[in-house]
Amino acid sequence: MREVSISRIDRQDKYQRILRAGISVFARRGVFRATISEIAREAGVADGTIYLYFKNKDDILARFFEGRTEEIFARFRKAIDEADTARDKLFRLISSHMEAFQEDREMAVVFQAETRKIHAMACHVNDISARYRDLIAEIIEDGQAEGIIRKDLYIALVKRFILGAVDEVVNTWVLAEGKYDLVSMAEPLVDLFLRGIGSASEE
Amino acid sequence: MREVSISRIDRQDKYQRILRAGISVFARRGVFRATISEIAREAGVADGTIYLYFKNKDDILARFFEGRTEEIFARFRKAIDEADTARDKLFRLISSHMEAFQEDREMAVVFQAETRKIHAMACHVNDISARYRDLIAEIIEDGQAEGIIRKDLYIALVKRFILGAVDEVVNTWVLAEGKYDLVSMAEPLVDLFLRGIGSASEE
Amino acid sequence: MREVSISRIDRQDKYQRILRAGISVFARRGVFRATISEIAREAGVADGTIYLYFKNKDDILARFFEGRTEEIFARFRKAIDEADTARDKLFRLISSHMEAFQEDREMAVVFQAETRKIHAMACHVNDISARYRDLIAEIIEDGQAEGIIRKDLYIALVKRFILGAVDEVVNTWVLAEGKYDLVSMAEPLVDLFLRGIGSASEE
Amino acid sequence: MREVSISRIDRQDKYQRILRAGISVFARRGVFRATISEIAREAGVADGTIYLYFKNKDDILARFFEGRTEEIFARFRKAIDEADTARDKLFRLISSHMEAFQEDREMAVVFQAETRKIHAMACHVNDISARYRDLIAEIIEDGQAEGIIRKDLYIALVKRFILGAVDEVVNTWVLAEGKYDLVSMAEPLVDLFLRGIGSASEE
DNA sequence: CATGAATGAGTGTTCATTCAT
DNA sequence: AATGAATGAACACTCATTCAT
Repeated sequence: MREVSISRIDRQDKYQRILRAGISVFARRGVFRATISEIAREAGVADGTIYLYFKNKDDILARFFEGRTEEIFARFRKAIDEADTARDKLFRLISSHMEAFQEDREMAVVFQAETRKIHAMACHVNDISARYRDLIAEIIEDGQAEGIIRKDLYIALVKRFILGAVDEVVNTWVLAEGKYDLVSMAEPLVDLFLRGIGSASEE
Repeated sequence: MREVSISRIDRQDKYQRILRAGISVFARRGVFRATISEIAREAGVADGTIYLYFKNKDDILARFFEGRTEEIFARFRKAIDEADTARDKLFRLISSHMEAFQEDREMAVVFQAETRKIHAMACHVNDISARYRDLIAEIIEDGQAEGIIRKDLYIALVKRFILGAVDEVVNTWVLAEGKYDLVSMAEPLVDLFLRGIGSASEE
Repeated sequence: MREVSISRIDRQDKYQRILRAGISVFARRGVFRATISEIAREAGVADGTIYLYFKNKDDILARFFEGRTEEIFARFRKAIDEADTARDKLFRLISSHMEAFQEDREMAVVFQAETRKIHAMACHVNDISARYRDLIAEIIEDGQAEGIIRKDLYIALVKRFILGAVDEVVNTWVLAEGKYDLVSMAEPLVDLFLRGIGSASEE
Repeated sequence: MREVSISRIDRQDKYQRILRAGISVFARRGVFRATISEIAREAGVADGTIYLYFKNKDDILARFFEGRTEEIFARFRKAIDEADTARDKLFRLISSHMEAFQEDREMAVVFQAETRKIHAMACHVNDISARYRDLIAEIIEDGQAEGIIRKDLYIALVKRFILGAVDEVVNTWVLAEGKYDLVSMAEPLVDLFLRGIGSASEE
């Protein structure tokens, strides 16, 4: 019993170490330029050991996002459900997003950089974006029911509008090497989403 | 004299053919998976010839965007200058952007997909983004002077907000393999930028 | 005493299981492509366990044939000794041989076809053999027309009979490292093909 | 013209050198144990060069036999066509075969090795074969004592003659995946051994 | 200028073998 | 004795880059 437990912890530990080392190297070098040897070195295991835990190099990336996705979307869900108004929901979604990326900068770097390509990833990333857009759509609908969001919206476009803006703000933060507080961007961004940049008189 | 002239035309032609072939292959395979041989084949030149015109693989990409950047920003400039109001300037900037990408889908694919990583590219893309954001800032200022744009804006954020949204809409179009008209997204997007998604009553 | 006995049975059992699993995997994959892991899995033991019973992968093969050889040659001996005439002895030897191989097809596959597998070659070698047999068949027919070859022949068998004999003579020469003149074997071999080994009086 | 010619000769030369080096290394180490590096070294080219001429390692083998097969079968054809009687045809076919193999021993080694089992099993198979041949020899002697077997036999050859034929028949059965009864081949085979394929009148 | 054959460093992946438990 | 996780050497194959012609 004891041994099994230790063994499992060992396995888990090694799995996690490889995962972490992988993301770290991916962040530093890019997925393509990263080598198994470097990941192994950073994880403190032999090259071959990686293949006991992962199918191949891409699998490290895929599994990482697989794991994180659930965790992060659970946070998003919770954040949204704790809010009363659609405005607050939107704010909390975006805040959570920024928090999560700020907490794990290596993940953020890899996500922002690799997300638009990599065939192995493609499906996962698309899933992630799609799920994110679903949350936005849900909030929009709530807001429309509440009457705080316009009803004459092309939802498909609005989803991209919001996702794109948030994504770009995160990306800028990543490229700036995280030297300022990302989460503080959430509030002014939500304001822009709701009120736009036009002055009230504009109509 | 005559021969020099022809020779220059030849050079130019070969240079352009390699550039075009490069982007075509980059769009198809991704920058990393693209090989010099495939680009050479598609350009109708020998592998070694590429090194007479370009430093290396990444250089093809860099030079391509270097060239297109000037051309495209000239279009942007012209589009903006032809407009009277800030709103129209913004609309024309975004329309031109979408038109340019719609006209050259291969460029769009490469730009959207490869832009965020590639350390070699990074600087160029950053330049492009920075110049784009400068245009936005300029329009914002004009709009504020005109009184149609709010004065209580965090400009740095607004620039990302607009660039990010446009970029995401373009990206969606690229991933959808260009099956719909991208430019028609410009008008509703500008409306979102100016009025936001909030209902008038929200204040 | 009791435990030792059980332990011995256990050992024997495990040893046999590995042996059997080895041959099974060798038959399926070929000796080179077979992996220790697959043999271990099929034997229901751990990879490392195999090394408690065998020196290495090749040793499994060697020990298997070591064991079977004694057993099969005992059968051959018995078969021969039970026969009265040389003709019957020969018949019984060959019958026993065929029976033994027919009974244990995996062994037969490993023994006969081990290397025939190599994918690149497989088809070519088979083609070559087939073409060679065609030539033989053609000659047989000519000979039958000429009246110098018996008409009561099972041609498919005769083709193998001749090809096999020639092939074995060549093979022996190869293994002997070519230390004698191979071509001088042709004439006596043809004589054997035509007249057989039986004395004229035999009928 | 001159240059093209030289270039072609160069190409041909390098192709042939790699082919030859390949067969040489295959003969020495066996196809599986042969490495591209060793072949390249022996051919005096870089590893990568091999891939300019061949698809992969196996392709070297395949192309070699592709080339030789036509050449050798042309010889066979010629040998047969030059003969008047079926006996002579058979003799010349077999002689040509042996000549061809004797002329190119490396080819013979590779062909026999890939076709039969020289490498992995070598020593054991040799032992087994030797013991089998001993049994045959014993039977031959008995038969000679009985007077049913000719006394003018080159025993060493007869042993190969019988073993080879039986082996080939078994082998055919194995490759046919055992879909017919092997043992029923024993009787007609013994008949061939004793009487040969010649008609009685032939003497 | 142009070529394209040649190079060889570099990488992902496999697997026989070991050894701490 | 048995395990099976860990190891790391080995190898086929790719491809950017060079350079003799």
